[in-house]
Amino acid sequence: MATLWGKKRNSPQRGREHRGLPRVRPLPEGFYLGDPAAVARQLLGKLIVRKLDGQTLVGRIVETEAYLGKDDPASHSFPGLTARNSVMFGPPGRAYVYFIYGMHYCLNVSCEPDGVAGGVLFRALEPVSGLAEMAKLRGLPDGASPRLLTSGPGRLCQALGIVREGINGVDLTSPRSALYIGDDGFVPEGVMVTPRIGIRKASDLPLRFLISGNKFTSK
DNA sequence: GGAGCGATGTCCT
DNA sequence: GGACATCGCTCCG
Repeated sequence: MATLWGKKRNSPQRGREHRGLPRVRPLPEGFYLGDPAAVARQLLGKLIVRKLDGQTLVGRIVETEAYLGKDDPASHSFPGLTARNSVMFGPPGRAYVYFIYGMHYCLNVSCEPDGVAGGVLFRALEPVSGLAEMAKLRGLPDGASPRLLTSGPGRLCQALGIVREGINGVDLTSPRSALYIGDDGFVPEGVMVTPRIGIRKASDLPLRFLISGNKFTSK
């Protein structure tokens, strides 16, 4: 049994179970319509589902950061629309993947209505299933500490086989996508808010959200 | 276990 | 040409 840093809503409930596992409902586009801070907070506890080479990799979101469009110098969308950041300006619920420091990818989901920039960066997941494959993708020995798999924005992309090609712009609200986000009813018991990390500009704003006490958050 | 630092590609000035 | 929403390795305590 995986460690659960929270509790189930409405559980157990007949009809929601599937082969002993809670049913996962994709989050609709409307979920991402709000401002990035609200969406970042609400994404805690949700599941990221990655279908890759016939396998399904799943991680629970335990750490997020909000990046506003206008008035946020730290956001990629701050300088205005470019080829690189165009997904942030598009419809909500799409994957924005960018390449950073010459070797790492980072995954975001777009927020706000079409035409308005904003997004949420995924900073850490708690691995739920497919741990052996995640370790392989990370180049770690099978049985390596699960904390090394998805604790960090670059790590989680590597563990889920996320690159720009083929993933950037993907619709995260559709279970037919190779990558989508779902809700299994899990509700975090406590949430912490801190300033964002790893950035130089606007590093004082409290826009980083974590599940309190979770062991899989980043440093 | 923590501070320091090098690796490395892409985007925008 | 410089900055960069990172990571993992060293070296030191």
